[in-house]
Amino acid sequence: MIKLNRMTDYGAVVMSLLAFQYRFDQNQSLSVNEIAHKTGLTAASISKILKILTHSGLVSSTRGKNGGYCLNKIPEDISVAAIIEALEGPIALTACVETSVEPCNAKQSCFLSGHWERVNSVIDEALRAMSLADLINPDHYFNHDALSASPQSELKSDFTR
Amino acid sequence: MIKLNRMTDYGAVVMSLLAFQYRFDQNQSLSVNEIAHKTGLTAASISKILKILTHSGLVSSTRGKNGGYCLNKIPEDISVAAIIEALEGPIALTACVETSVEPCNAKQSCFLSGHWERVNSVIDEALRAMSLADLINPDHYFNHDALSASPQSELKSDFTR
DNA sequence: ATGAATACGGACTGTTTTAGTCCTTTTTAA
DNA sequence: TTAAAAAGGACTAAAACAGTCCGTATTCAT
Repeated sequence: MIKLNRMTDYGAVVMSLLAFQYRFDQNQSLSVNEIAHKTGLTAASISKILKILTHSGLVSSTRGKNGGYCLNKIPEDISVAAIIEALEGPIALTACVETSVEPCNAKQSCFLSGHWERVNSVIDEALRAMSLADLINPDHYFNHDALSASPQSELKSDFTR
Repeated sequence: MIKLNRMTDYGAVVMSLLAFQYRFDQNQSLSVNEIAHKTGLTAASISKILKILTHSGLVSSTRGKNGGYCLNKIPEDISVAAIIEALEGPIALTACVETSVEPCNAKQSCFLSGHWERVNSVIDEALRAMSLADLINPDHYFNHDALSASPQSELKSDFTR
Protein backbone atom coordinates (compact mmCIF):
# COMPACT_ATOMS: atom_id res chain seq x y z
CA MET A 1 0.00 0.00 0.00
CA ILE A 2 1.16 3.41 -0.88
CA LYS A 3 0.33 4.97 2.40
CA LEU A 4 -0.62 8.37 3.55
CA ASN A 5 -0.17 8.93 7.24
CA ARG A 6 -3.39 8.87 9.14
CA MET A 7 -2.64 12.43 10.14
CA THR A 8 -2.82 13.42 6.48
CA ASP A 9 -6.18 11.78 6.22
CA TYR A 10 -7.34 13.77 9.23
CA GLY A 11 -5.81 16.82 7.64
CA ALA A 12 -8.01 16.41 4.60
CA VAL A 13 -11.06 16.19 6.83
CA VAL A 14 -10.08 19.30 8.74
CA MET A 15 -9.28 21.23 5.59
CA SER A 16 -12.61 20.22 4.10
CA LEU A 17 -14.44 21.48 7.13
CA LEU A 18 -12.54 24.74 6.95
CA ALA A 19 -13.47 24.96 3.27
CA PHE A 20 -17.16 24.66 4.07
CA GLN A 21 -16.76 27.26 6.76
CA TYR A 22 -14.87 29.51 4.37
CA ARG A 23 -17.70 29.37 1.91
CA PHE A 24 -20.21 30.06 4.62
CA ASP A 25 -18.34 32.99 6.11
CA GLN A 26 -14.89 33.76 4.91
CA ASN A 27 -14.05 35.85 7.98
CA GLN A 28 -15.24 33.50 10.70
CA SER A 29 -12.59 31.16 12.04
CA LEU A 30 -13.19 27.83 13.76
CA SER A 31 -11.52 26.84 17.01
CA VAL A 32 -9.93 23.47 17.59
CA ASN A 33 -12.75 22.54 19.92
CA GLU A 34 -15.39 23.40 17.38
CA ILE A 35 -13.59 21.34 14.76
CA ALA A 36 -13.24 18.47 17.19
CA HIS A 37 -16.94 18.58 17.87
CA LYS A 38 -17.88 18.63 14.21
CA THR A 39 -15.46 16.00 12.99
CA GLY A 40 -15.31 13.60 15.91
CA LEU A 41 -11.53 13.72 15.95
CA THR A 42 -9.74 14.51 19.19
CA ALA A 43 -8.81 18.11 19.89
CA ALA A 44 -5.19 17.16 20.52
CA SER A 45 -4.78 15.61 17.10
CA ILE A 46 -6.53 18.43 15.34
CA SER A 47 -4.35 20.93 17.14
CA LYS A 48 -1.23 19.09 16.04
CA ILE A 49 -2.37 19.05 12.45
CA LEU A 50 -3.43 22.68 12.38
CA LYS A 51 -0.10 23.82 13.75
CA ILE A 52 1.53 22.21 10.75
CA LEU A 53 -1.01 23.52 8.26
CA THR A 54 -0.55 27.00 9.69
CA HIS A 55 3.21 26.82 9.29
CA SER A 56 2.80 25.75 5.72
CA GLY A 57 0.60 28.76 5.05
CA LEU A 58 -2.52 26.89 4.02
CA VAL A 59 -4.51 28.16 6.99
CA SER A 60 -4.15 31.24 9.12
CA SER A 61 -4.69 31.43 12.84
CA THR A 62 -5.87 34.01 15.33
CA ARG A 63 -4.78 33.62 18.92
CA GLY A 64 -6.51 34.56 22.10
CA LYS A 65 -10.14 34.42 23.02
CA ASN A 66 -12.44 33.81 20.05
CA GLY A 67 -9.41 32.76 18.11
CA GLY A 68 -9.27 29.86 15.71
CA TYR A 69 -8.28 28.81 12.24
CA CYS A 70 -9.48 29.61 8.76
CA LEU A 71 -8.34 28.95 5.21
CA ASN A 72 -5.76 31.31 3.87
CA LYS A 73 -6.95 30.93 0.27
CA ILE A 74 -10.11 29.95 -1.51
CA PRO A 75 -10.58 26.17 -1.70
CA GLU A 76 -10.10 26.27 -5.46
CA ASP A 77 -6.56 27.54 -4.95
CA ILE A 78 -5.47 24.86 -2.48
CA SER A 79 -4.26 21.72 -4.22
CA VAL A 80 -4.47 18.27 -2.76
CA ALA A 81 -0.74 18.12 -3.40
CA ALA A 82 -0.20 21.14 -1.16
CA ILE A 83 -2.09 19.51 1.69
CA ILE A 84 -0.17 16.28 1.36
CA GLU A 85 3.14 18.08 1.09
CA ALA A 86 2.41 20.15 4.15
CA LEU A 87 1.79 17.06 6.25
CA GLU A 88 4.17 14.57 4.68
CA GLY A 89 6.84 16.49 2.87
CA PRO A 90 7.58 16.34 -0.85
CA ILE A 91 5.53 13.98 -2.96
CA ALA A 92 7.81 11.22 -4.09
CA LEU A 93 7.67 7.47 -4.23
CA THR A 94 11.17 6.65 -3.09
CA ALA A 95 13.73 8.16 -0.81
CA CYS A 96 16.12 8.34 -3.75
CA VAL A 97 14.38 11.21 -5.47
CA GLU A 98 14.19 13.37 -2.39
CA THR A 99 16.40 16.39 -2.59
CA SER A 100 18.80 15.19 0.02
CA VAL A 101 22.29 16.24 0.98
CA GLU A 102 23.53 12.81 1.82
CA PRO A 103 24.29 10.57 -1.13
CA CYS A 104 21.97 7.69 -1.83
CA ASN A 105 22.89 4.73 0.32
CA ALA A 106 21.79 2.18 -2.22
CA LYS A 107 23.80 3.36 -5.17
CA GLN A 108 23.26 0.16 -7.03
CA SER A 109 19.59 1.01 -7.29
CA CYS A 110 20.11 4.58 -8.27
CA PHE A 111 20.22 4.01 -11.98
CA LEU A 112 16.53 3.46 -11.58
CA SER A 113 15.75 6.59 -9.66
CA GLY A 114 15.35 8.66 -12.77
CA HIS A 115 12.57 6.36 -13.77
CA TRP A 116 10.83 6.44 -10.43
CA GLU A 117 11.02 10.15 -10.81
CA ARG A 118 8.94 9.90 -13.95
CA VAL A 119 6.40 7.83 -12.10
CA ASN A 120 6.44 10.44 -9.38
CA SER A 121 5.82 13.30 -11.72
CA VAL A 122 2.75 11.58 -13.08
CA ILE A 123 1.39 11.27 -9.57
CA ASP A 124 2.50 14.73 -8.60
CA GLU A 125 0.74 16.28 -11.56
CA ALA A 126 -2.44 14.41 -10.75
CA LEU A 127 -2.42 15.63 -7.16
CA ARG A 128 -1.49 19.14 -8.13
CA ALA A 129 -4.35 19.36 -10.57
CA MET A 130 -6.88 18.46 -7.90
CA SER A 131 -7.99 21.14 -5.45
CA LEU A 132 -9.60 21.14 -2.05
CA ALA A 133 -12.73 22.35 -3.80
CA ASP A 134 -12.62 19.25 -5.99
CA LEU A 135 -12.13 17.10 -2.94
CA ILE A 136 -15.34 18.31 -1.33
CA ASN A 137 -17.19 18.48 -4.61
CA PRO A 138 -15.57 15.90 -6.83
CA ASP A 139 -18.00 16.25 -9.70
CA HIS A 140 -16.47 19.58 -10.38
CA TYR A 141 -13.16 17.93 -11.05
CA PHE A 142 -14.14 14.71 -12.70
CA ASN A 143 -17.08 15.86 -14.70
CA HIS A 144 -17.12 19.51 -15.51
CA ASP A 145 -20.30 19.12 -17.47
CA ALA A 146 -22.21 17.41 -14.70
CA LEU A 147 -25.61 18.79 -13.91
CA SER A 148 -24.44 19.08 -10.36
CA ALA A 149 -27.27 17.64 -8.33
CA SER A 150 -25.28 19.22 -5.57
CA PRO A 151 -23.73 16.40 -3.59
CA GLN A 152 -21.97 19.18 -1.79
CA SER A 153 -25.04 20.10 0.18
CA GLU A 154 -25.35 16.51 1.35
CA LEU A 155 -21.80 16.59 2.51
CA LYS A 156 -22.34 19.83 4.25
CA SER A 157 -25.22 18.37 6.17
CA ASP A 158 -22.84 15.71 7.41
CA PHE A 159 -20.66 18.37 8.86
CA THR A 160 -23.30 20.53 10.35
CA ARG A 161 -25.69 18.02 11.76
CA MET B 1 6.24 11.79 1.50
CA ILE B 2 4.14 9.17 -0.10
CA LYS B 3 6.44 6.34 0.68
CA LEU B 4 7.18 3.05 -0.89
CA ASN B 5 8.86 0.54 1.37
CA ARG B 6 12.51 0.16 0.68
CA MET B 7 11.79 -3.46 -0.14
CA THR B 8 9.63 -2.29 -3.02
CA ASP B 9 12.47 -0.18 -4.29
CA TYR B 10 14.72 -3.21 -4.14
CA GLY B 11 11.99 -5.16 -5.84
CA ALA B 12 12.05 -2.80 -8.78
CA VAL B 13 15.79 -3.24 -9.06
CA VAL B 14 15.51 -7.01 -8.97
CA MET B 15 12.67 -7.06 -11.48
CA SER B 16 14.65 -4.83 -13.80
CA LEU B 17 17.61 -7.15 -13.66
CA LEU B 18 15.34 -10.08 -14.39
CA ALA B 19 13.92 -8.13 -17.31
CA PHE B 20 17.36 -7.63 -18.80
CA GLN B 21 18.08 -11.30 -18.30
CA TYR B 22 14.76 -12.23 -19.86
CA ARG B 23 15.62 -10.28 -22.97
CA PHE B 24 19.04 -11.83 -23.12
CA ASP B 25 17.84 -15.39 -22.66
CA GLN B 26 14.27 -16.03 -21.78
CA ASN B 27 14.97 -19.54 -20.53
CA GLN B 28 17.93 -18.85 -18.29
CA SER B 29 17.08 -18.11 -14.69
CA LEU B 30 19.21 -16.17 -12.21
CA SER B 31 19.96 -17.41 -8.72
CA VAL B 32 19.69 -15.24 -5.65
CA ASN B 33 23.46 -15.19 -5.35
CA GLU B 34 23.90 -14.02 -8.91
CA ILE B 35 21.37 -11.27 -8.39
CA ALA B 36 23.06 -10.28 -5.15
CA HIS B 37 26.37 -10.04 -6.94
CA LYS B 38 24.99 -7.96 -9.77
CA THR B 39 22.89 -5.58 -7.71
CA GLY B 40 24.93 -5.21 -4.55
CA LEU B 41 21.93 -6.03 -2.39
CA THR B 42 22.22 -8.75 0.22
CA ALA B 43 21.16 -12.26 -0.71
CA ALA B 44 18.85 -12.44 2.29
CA SER B 45 16.86 -9.42 1.22
CA ILE B 46 16.68 -10.50 -2.38
CA SER B 47 15.49 -13.90 -1.33
CA LYS B 48 12.76 -12.37 0.78
CA ILE B 49 11.59 -10.21 -2.08
CA LEU B 50 11.67 -12.96 -4.67
CA LYS B 51 9.59 -15.24 -2.50
CA ILE B 52 6.89 -12.62 -2.54
CA LEU B 53 7.21 -11.92 -6.24
CA THR B 54 6.98 -15.64 -6.95
CA HIS B 55 3.79 -15.97 -4.92
CA SER B 56 2.28 -13.09 -6.79
CA GLY B 57 3.06 -14.81 -10.06
CA LEU B 58 5.30 -12.16 -11.52
CA VAL B 59 8.34 -14.42 -11.52
CA SER B 60 8.69 -18.18 -11.63
CA SER B 61 11.25 -20.21 -9.76
CA THR B 62 13.09 -23.46 -10.30
CA ARG B 63 14.40 -25.26 -7.26
CA GLY B 64 17.42 -27.42 -6.78
CA LYS B 65 20.87 -27.09 -8.21
CA ASN B 66 21.10 -24.57 -11.06
CA GLY B 67 17.76 -23.25 -9.93
CA GLY B 68 16.81 -19.60 -9.80
CA TYR B 69 14.23 -17.07 -10.82
CA CYS B 70 13.01 -15.65 -14.08
CA LEU B 71 10.18 -13.44 -15.26
CA ASN B 72 6.90 -15.13 -15.84
CA LYS B 73 5.83 -12.68 -18.53
CA ILE B 74 7.49 -10.35 -20.95
CA PRO B 75 8.50 -7.04 -19.34
CA GLU B 76 5.91 -5.21 -21.42
CA ASP B 77 3.16 -7.19 -19.71
CA ILE B 78 4.25 -6.49 -16.15
CA SER B 79 2.91 -3.20 -14.86
CA VAL B 80 4.60 -1.08 -12.26
CA ALA B 81 1.31 -1.30 -10.39
CA ALA B 82 1.59 -5.08 -10.29
CA ILE B 83 5.06 -4.90 -8.78
CA ILE B 84 3.99 -2.42 -6.15
CA GLU B 85 0.86 -4.36 -5.33
CA ALA B 86 2.81 -7.56 -4.97
CA LEU B 87 5.14 -6.02 -2.42
CA GLU B 88 2.85 -3.57 -0.66
CA GLY B 89 -0.70 -4.67 -1.22
CA PRO B 90 -3.43 -2.73 -2.99
CA ILE B 91 -2.57 0.70 -4.29
CA ALA B 92 -4.53 3.16 -2.22
CA LEU B 93 -3.85 6.37 -0.44
CA THR B 94 -5.87 5.79 2.70
CA ALA B 95 -6.80 2.85 4.85
CA CYS B 96 -10.45 3.71 4.26
CA VAL B 97 -10.53 2.50 0.69
CA GLU B 98 -8.94 -0.82 1.42
CA THR B 99 -11.30 -3.71 1.07
CA SER B 100 -11.42 -4.47 4.72
CA VAL B 101 -13.80 -6.51 6.83
CA GLU B 102 -13.71 -4.28 9.83
CA PRO B 103 -15.67 -1.05 9.58
CA CYS B 104 -13.78 2.17 9.27
CA ASN B 105 -12.76 3.40 12.69
CA ALA B 106 -12.93 7.04 11.77
CA LYS B 107 -16.45 7.18 10.44
CA GLN B 108 -16.55 10.92 10.62
CA SER B 109 -13.89 11.03 7.93
CA CYS B 110 -15.52 8.47 5.72
CA PHE B 111 -17.65 10.89 3.77
CA LEU B 112 -14.34 11.82 2.20
CA SER B 113 -13.19 8.36 1.31
CA GLY B 114 -15.10 8.35 -1.94
CA HIS B 115 -13.08 11.33 -2.95
CA TRP B 116 -9.76 9.86 -1.93
CA GLU B 117 -10.80 6.93 -4.01
CA ARG B 118 -10.94 9.18 -7.03
CA VAL B 119 -7.48 10.44 -6.27
CA ASN B 120 -6.41 6.84 -5.91
CA SER B 121 -7.80 5.80 -9.23
CA VAL B 122 -5.82 8.52 -10.96
CA ILE B 123 -2.65 7.21 -9.38
CA ASP B 124 -3.62 3.63 -9.95
CA GLU B 125 -4.24 4.23 -13.64
CA ALA B 126 -0.90 5.94 -13.99
CA LEU B 127 0.94 3.04 -12.39
CA ARG B 128 -1.03 0.47 -14.30
CA ALA B 129 -0.24 2.12 -17.60
CA MET B 130 3.49 1.92 -16.94
CA SER B 131 5.26 -1.38 -17.50
CA LEU B 132 8.50 -2.89 -16.34
CA ALA B 133 9.73 -2.38 -19.88
CA ASP B 134 8.98 1.33 -19.53
CA LEU B 135 10.78 1.41 -16.22
CA ILE B 136 14.00 0.13 -17.70
CA ASN B 137 13.55 2.08 -20.91
CA PRO B 138 11.43 5.08 -20.03
CA ASP B 139 11.71 6.73 -23.40
CA HIS B 140 9.47 4.03 -24.69
CA TYR B 141 6.75 5.18 -22.35
CA PHE B 142 7.21 8.90 -22.27
CA ASN B 143 8.18 9.55 -25.81
CA HIS B 144 7.14 6.97 -28.31
CA ASP B 145 8.67 8.97 -31.11
CA ALA B 146 12.07 9.30 -29.50
CA LEU B 147 15.01 8.40 -31.69
CA SER B 148 16.06 6.00 -28.97
CA ALA B 149 19.79 6.53 -28.62
CA SER B 150 19.46 3.36 -26.61
CA PRO B 151 19.78 4.39 -23.00
CA GLN B 152 18.97 0.78 -22.28
CA SER B 153 22.43 -0.39 -23.25
CA GLU B 154 23.94 2.10 -20.84
CA LEU B 155 21.78 0.75 -18.10
CA LYS B 156 22.71 -2.78 -18.94
CA SER B 157 26.37 -1.94 -18.58
CA ASP B 158 25.60 -0.74 -15.09
CA PHE B 159 24.29 -4.12 -14.26
CA THR B 160 26.98 -6.19 -15.81
CA ARG B 161 30.09 -4.27 -14.93
C1' DA C 1 23.42 -42.93 -3.27
C1' DT C 2 25.55 -38.80 -1.94
C1' DG C 3 26.60 -34.12 -1.69
C1' DA C 4 26.23 -29.49 -3.11
C1' DA C 5 23.48 -25.83 -4.57
C1' DT C 6 19.38 -23.92 -4.56
C1' DA C 7 14.54 -22.30 -3.40
C1' DC C 8 10.91 -22.30 0.50
C1' DG C 9 8.78 -21.20 4.71
C1' DG C 10 8.80 -18.93 8.60
C1' DA C 11 10.52 -16.95 12.91
C1' DC C 12 12.93 -13.46 15.21
C1' DT C 13 15.00 -8.97 16.63
C1' DG C 14 16.51 -4.33 16.86
C1' DT C 15 15.38 0.05 14.95
C1' DT C 16 12.57 3.55 13.26
C1' DT C 17 8.24 5.68 12.56
C1' DT C 18 3.78 6.95 13.90
C1' DA C 19 -0.19 8.18 16.68
C1' DG C 20 -1.68 10.19 20.31
C1' DT C 21 -1.35 12.72 24.66
C1' DC C 22 0.04 16.19 27.76
C1' DC C 23 2.14 20.33 29.73
C1' DT C 24 3.74 25.05 29.75
C1' DT C 25 3.82 29.54 27.56
C1' DT C 26 1.89 33.32 24.91
C1' DT C 27 -1.80 36.03 23.16
C1' DT C 28 -6.23 38.29 23.12
C1' DA C 29 -11.14 39.53 24.02
C1' DA C 30 -14.41 40.56 27.41
C1' DT D 1 -8.05 40.20 35.61
C1' DT D 2 -9.74 36.14 33.86
C1' DA D 3 -10.92 32.79 30.55
C1' DA D 4 -10.30 31.04 26.07
C1' DA D 5 -7.59 30.16 22.68
C1' DA D 6 -3.20 29.08 19.77
C1' DA D 7 2.02 27.85 20.01
C1' DG D 8 5.68 25.09 21.03
C1' DG D 9 7.57 21.18 22.38
C1' DA D 10 8.34 16.86 25.06
C1' DC D 11 7.04 12.32 25.87
C1' DT D 12 5.32 7.41 25.47
C1' DA D 13 3.23 3.29 23.75
C1' DA D 14 2.29 0.87 19.77
C1' DA D 15 3.03 -0.40 15.15
C1' DA D 16 5.71 -1.02 11.03
C1' DC D 17 9.92 -2.06 8.86
C1' DA D 18 14.49 -3.83 7.54
C1' DG D 19 17.31 -7.17 7.90
C1' DT D 20 18.98 -11.62 9.39
C1' DC D 21 18.91 -16.40 10.27
C1' DC D 22 17.58 -21.24 10.47
C1' DG D 23 15.76 -25.64 9.21
C1' DT D 24 13.43 -28.06 5.23
C1' DA D 25 12.57 -29.54 0.52
C1' DT D 26 14.15 -30.13 -4.07
C1' DT D 27 17.13 -30.98 -7.88
C1' DC D 28 21.30 -31.76 -10.41
C1' DA D 29 25.87 -33.79 -11.02
C1' DT D 30 28.99 -37.14 -9.78
